[in-house]
Amino acid sequence: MGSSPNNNKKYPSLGKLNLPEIEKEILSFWKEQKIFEKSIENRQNAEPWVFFEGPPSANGMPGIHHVMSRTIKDIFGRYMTLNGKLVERKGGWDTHGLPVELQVEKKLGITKEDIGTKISIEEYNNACREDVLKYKDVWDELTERIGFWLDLDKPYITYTNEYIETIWYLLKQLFEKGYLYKGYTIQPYSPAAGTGLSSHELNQPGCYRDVKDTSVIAQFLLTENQQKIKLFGDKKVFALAWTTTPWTLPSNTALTIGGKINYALVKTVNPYVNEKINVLIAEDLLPKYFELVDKLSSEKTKKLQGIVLQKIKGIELIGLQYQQLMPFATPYETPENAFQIISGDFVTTSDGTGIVHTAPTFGADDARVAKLAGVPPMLVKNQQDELIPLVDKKGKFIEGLGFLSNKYVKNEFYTQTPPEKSVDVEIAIYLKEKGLAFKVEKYVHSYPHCWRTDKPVLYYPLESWFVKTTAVKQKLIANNQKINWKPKTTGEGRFGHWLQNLVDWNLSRSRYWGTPLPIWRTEDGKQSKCIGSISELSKEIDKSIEAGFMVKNPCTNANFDLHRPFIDHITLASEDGLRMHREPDLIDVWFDSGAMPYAQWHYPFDNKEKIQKNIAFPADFIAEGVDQTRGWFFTLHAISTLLFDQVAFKNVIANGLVLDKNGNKMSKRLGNAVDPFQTIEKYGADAVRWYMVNNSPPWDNLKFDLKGVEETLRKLFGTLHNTYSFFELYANIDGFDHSAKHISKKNRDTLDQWILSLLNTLIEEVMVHMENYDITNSTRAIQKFVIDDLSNWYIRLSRRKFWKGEFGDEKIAAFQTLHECLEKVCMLMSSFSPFYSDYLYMALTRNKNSVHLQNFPKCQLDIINKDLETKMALAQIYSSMVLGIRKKEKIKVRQPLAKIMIPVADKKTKELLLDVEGIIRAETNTKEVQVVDFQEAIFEQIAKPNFKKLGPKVGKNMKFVAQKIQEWEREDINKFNKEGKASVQLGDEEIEISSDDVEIVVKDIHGWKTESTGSHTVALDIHITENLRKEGDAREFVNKIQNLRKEIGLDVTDKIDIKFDTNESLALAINEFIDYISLEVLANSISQSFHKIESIELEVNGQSINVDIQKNK
RNA sequence: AGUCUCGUAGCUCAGUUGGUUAGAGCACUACACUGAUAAUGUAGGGGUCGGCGGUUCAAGUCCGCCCGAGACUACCA
Repeated sequence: MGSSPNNNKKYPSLGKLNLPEIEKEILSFWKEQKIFEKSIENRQNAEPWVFFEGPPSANGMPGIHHVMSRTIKDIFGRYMTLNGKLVERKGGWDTHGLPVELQVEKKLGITKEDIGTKISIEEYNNACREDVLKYKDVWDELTERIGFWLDLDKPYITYTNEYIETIWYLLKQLFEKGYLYKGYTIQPYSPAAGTGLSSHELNQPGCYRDVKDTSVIAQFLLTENQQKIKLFGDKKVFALAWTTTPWTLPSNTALTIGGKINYALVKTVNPYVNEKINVLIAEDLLPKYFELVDKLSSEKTKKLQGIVLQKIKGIELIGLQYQQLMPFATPYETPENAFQIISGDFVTTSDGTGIVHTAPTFGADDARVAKLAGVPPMLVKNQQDELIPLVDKKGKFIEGLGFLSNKYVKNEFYTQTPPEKSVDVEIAIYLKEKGLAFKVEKYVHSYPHCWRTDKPVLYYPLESWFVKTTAVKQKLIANNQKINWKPKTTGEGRFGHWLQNLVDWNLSRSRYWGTPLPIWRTEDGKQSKCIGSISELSKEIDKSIEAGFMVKNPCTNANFDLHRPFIDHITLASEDGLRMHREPDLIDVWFDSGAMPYAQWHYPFDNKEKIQKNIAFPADFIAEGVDQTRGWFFTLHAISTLLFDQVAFKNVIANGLVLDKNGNKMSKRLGNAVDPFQTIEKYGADAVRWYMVNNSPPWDNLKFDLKGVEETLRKLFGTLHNTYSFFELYANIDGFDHSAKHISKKNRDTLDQWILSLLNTLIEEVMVHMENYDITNSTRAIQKFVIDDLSNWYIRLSRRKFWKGEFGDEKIAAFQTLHECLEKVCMLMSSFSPFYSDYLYMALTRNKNSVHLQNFPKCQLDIINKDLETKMALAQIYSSMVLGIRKKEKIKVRQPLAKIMIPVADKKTKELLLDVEGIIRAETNTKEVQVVDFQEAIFEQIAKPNFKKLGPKVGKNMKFVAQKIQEWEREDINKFNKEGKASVQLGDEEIEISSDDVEIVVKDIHGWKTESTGSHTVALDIHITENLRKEGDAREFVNKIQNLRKEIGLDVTDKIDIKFDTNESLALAINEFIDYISLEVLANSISQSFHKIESIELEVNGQSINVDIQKNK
């Protein structure tokens, strides 16, 4: 063994485990040595592995759930770097959007209405800009503290001109491809406030309120045509449809039925005009309205009498036409397609009639199904030649609608005293008089109200800009197939279904703080221009100056800001010299985040090749919460598919929520939110990180329990720390140096070979899991190895090797083995718990070479020995059972026993067992292990049917056959063992049972103490002979002396002299085993003193002994 | 309301293409070990596998319905 230059160095003693302290030490080491930067520089020429950081919004404090997603992201960045990839990790901030606006309004004590009056848009936006990165420092601190390696120095920020410029470029691409259009959509709208409301605003508490409205079931008279006559002959038929908003009836253009719902034609009487009529209604709802009879009579009944004339399937009704109920206006577009029955998926039979009054101008579902069926909305031309609905933006009916003209649709909208009868009531009366109302009643239902004015919200068609995502629906679906979703079901289910039911992306937001829509239009709306860059804007402004619309070009000013209000001041000139104004909308903030792959690099103005040559796009991996499925995941996917027909990300983990330990959502209000800083300060980031990914698969919700973090700290990190301390203690005593020449693996003993085999199996396992983006099973495998295999078995059984005997090859091999295991465990763990693994790695290697700059360990297949792993498993099983017997018999392990007997069925197992026989003996303190053929007569055997094998063979008769096999007697089993087959009589049939179909198991051994688990059985000879007793005494004596040594503070290596005085029997035992004892307790001499000695009294197996120990100088 | 996830011991989680004694850790109790020692080992109790129904010789596992928790989307005549 050659001496090494390092061999006078020592492995550092790490003291008590204090993870948070260690982490701070490592953090400053990383910072000083620029380890993160180096880990990227090292891979400069390597293949890139692309990661996108989904930008958080820094206007709120980070929570513990952010630790979750950031841990997942960090794990893969580090792992891929170790595997030789170049992983750039650019941070980013999401800075626009409603939450920012709301927070600023709260802070300033203003509402949206005050913008432009009490506060200018400029001041408002400045306030937003200041507020949005309020907690950036806190976020950066958390990012750093949890060890999330992310480039925080050059993050992308969505409000910068550069970022916005890329968005404009992308929007222009969409515009030119014809994917950007202006259209109507039905949105919640508050006429009282004169503004559209977002779903977010509508979900404010208290917005949905129970109100009592006049509801009407109206009668729609079917038009006579071929289809109608075919179905119903020449009978006059009314379709019944219910509404709680009668004011929408003049705007009705269709009736919607459910294709799968069954309907009935009922003969009955209109209760208001007492006229016999035939009505159409869902079959399920008949009992709700009718007393079904055979013949109408004048007798009084609780409900209306009705005769079912015929039943019709919903699908047959589609296409039927009807006469307009309130013919006050005609739809401008394709009026010939109006007033027909169409089908819709939303129709139910839980209320109403199963036929839904459909007014596409005032209902989102209505608009959707009408559009699908080609039915026009009720829009008419006004004097300005614009198409408008029958109700204006103040919530008032337009002119020319008879008695309805200029009346508010809801009485709440009147600023002065409202009329006695609301429009709804007036309409009900009108219909009653005409014999077109089947039922009118007050109805209580929940209806949304504006959170600012407290007045009802209308669903109203508003103009918006849309991205025509439906045009590429098939591509979106096809590209989604290429994405590896974790979990798979999120991709197929939630995301897949979402794509199947895709609607166009509503891009418009009527707000102030966000990316302005770069579209300028002439006043007549006939010409529009989409601007795709600042330079293009500047050129257009120059043209505008020429045309005399503008005086100065603000783009030349270095501080020019692309936000409102400045952008609104720009007027452009059309080709034929008309003024063009910017469309006042901002775009959906989700477009900001979906554009980050390009905008973070200011593509295509800079870094063109990063995108075009697929260097930084698409992402190999992203991870966010599952709540982003229809948010960021979708917008990334949509933009990349629309513009590049590519996926934006190849692999994605959609992680679940972090709940409190009781499974409730964390919230500041409830006070159950866990503070990430405090938690990390107490337990350490490594423990939190490990706990989070180890506890449950990331896509399940995590019930975050500090007890679990504590357990991780104690069990995993504590064990690892102890294992190292053990290594360090003895390695330093012997002057071991890991850099010295390695002893060939083949020349190491069984235990060493075994743990190395497991180590390499573990490496392989972790790699497979990680390739599969499965972090949970990776950590579980590592944890099992560290705790069960390395610490509980390898160290425990090898302990003696480390502190007994010479510093010879066997010992060196053991040190090398343990060192290698620890070193590679550090590498395996480093992605998950980057701090402690680095700390330990540097201690093990005795220098300052970070584990994060290493390569991931390779699995050495030739070291893996499955037979060895199997036999050690056998040793563990049998040892455990023997210890179980000792326990029951109350024989302590220190008392040697004579013999273990193990019955075995096959040769292979027998061979394997013989190889580990020594380990079993040592572990159980027995003199002999006898592995014997299980057919020996002393074994009592039973036959166990193998259901899996027998199942397909005997099928239905399984129960019977299994019963028969279990009833086999000794001779049946012997015969079966000999012949390898048997048969069972089943009626006339004889069923052949082969050796695979039955397992013969030893159940008991006569005259021995036995124990069995599964198919393993072991017997123990518990007879203690005189010799065994003596040896037991000797070992007990050693134990007592060792305790004494420790008690009196002797060093592990101190030599001693012993004098003792005791009874004859124990003295005999000690003298007989004097060599063994001397060796164990490092005694130079052990002598019996027949004179009373000054000593300590000990007790050995119930016998008193006086002992005097002197340290040998 | 729809879509998705989850429901197994007091707690946190495993449980292979369905195969007959449903596992592990924590906690609890008892014991053992005592040169890894503020560590460790062994044993024990603890389960109508959310409920009901179905398919099957056989269901924790497959199917249907329901209940509970959560998320997202939508908001209805």
